[in-house]
Amino acid sequence: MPRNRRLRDRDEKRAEIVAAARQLFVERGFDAVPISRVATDAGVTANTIYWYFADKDELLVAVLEAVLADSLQRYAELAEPDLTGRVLWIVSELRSLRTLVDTVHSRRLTSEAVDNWHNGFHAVADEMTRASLPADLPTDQLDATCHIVTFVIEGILTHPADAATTRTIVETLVRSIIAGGQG
Amino acid sequence: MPRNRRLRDRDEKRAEIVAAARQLFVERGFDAVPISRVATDAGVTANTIYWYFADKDELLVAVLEAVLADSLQRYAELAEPDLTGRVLWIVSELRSLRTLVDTVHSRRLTSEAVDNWHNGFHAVADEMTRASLPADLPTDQLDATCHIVTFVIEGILTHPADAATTRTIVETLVRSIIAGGQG
DNA sequence: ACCTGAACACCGTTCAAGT
DNA sequence: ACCTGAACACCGTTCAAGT
Repeated sequence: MPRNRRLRDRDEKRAEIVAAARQLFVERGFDAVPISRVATDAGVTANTIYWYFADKDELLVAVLEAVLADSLQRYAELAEPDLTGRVLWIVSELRSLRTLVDTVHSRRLTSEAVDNWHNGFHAVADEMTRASLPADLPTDQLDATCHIVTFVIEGILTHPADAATTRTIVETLVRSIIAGGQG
Repeated sequence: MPRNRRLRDRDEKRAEIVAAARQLFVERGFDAVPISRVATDAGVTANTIYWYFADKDELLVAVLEAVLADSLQRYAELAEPDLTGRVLWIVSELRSLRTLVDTVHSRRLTSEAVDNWHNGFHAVADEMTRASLPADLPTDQLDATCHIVTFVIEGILTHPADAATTRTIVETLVRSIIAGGQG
């Protein structure tokens, strides 16, 4: 009982730190947010954060896990059979995470923790994409198409355009996939 | 004449700094290289670099310009009519610049100079891609296809895979574009 | 005009000391 | 176990002073 209490307290405190970091990282960008600012917003001292996280990158990973969990949940609740619609939904869902995407790609080069998260993320994303693609493709083409879909989504996120352009890109992508797959 | 001499000296010194920065940034990554290290390799003091560049990001832009100029020249000399071949050539040409690509996407969020270079780069890349695409597409689909090609190239660069996978991705992309364009 | 030594500001991280 | 105050190391940048 006291142990449970302790664990819960610890989890709550950790969650508060992650929540503060999440808002700040999304809004201002990872690099622009000192750990001292996260600490202030979470109501602790800067070094306290190092009791819960090994370094700033592990805090980033915790934020990414929280963000991804939320997005996956909303994606699971999505009633949208159309592939174009699904991709457009993902794009609008993740639009505000643009800086986070760039941060992951940048920090992954330095931090093993971020790199591991990134690899896991792409495994999940690939899985989801595969489930939405026509199943009659040969394996290597299916793999290739998954990658292409992922790359285009990432490209749209990190190189924002107006809604009409975005829609045309996604429509062209989906039409190409289907036409190409049947050729 | 003394003025010409001065200007040439200045350019040479500048070029030495850029050359040192280029090698270090490509090899170790922008974030991992202190400006003091660039200075050492270029044979000057750290603060001397600020006589030639406003800040570290402007030095990065100078490096990007040098790298791009070299790549454009080699691309111009490329005798390869096939679209798949051209894309694969670009991918192998830029493979070693992966960290630079991620750095640009990351710094662009903070530095206006990097953001400007990035915009200019995509304008050039779009132009080149357009010249390699079938000309019979409607304009907005042509734009969309250009973006897709760019996004896939960036994706391949920043998410390296083995040669066979890379080739299949590019082949699938090119086949999709052609099949989709004619559908 | 060009360059330097010395300093400033900021930040991630650590550590000895508290409860 | 959890948290803090104080300090360290590092780095981008500035500036007064030299030639």
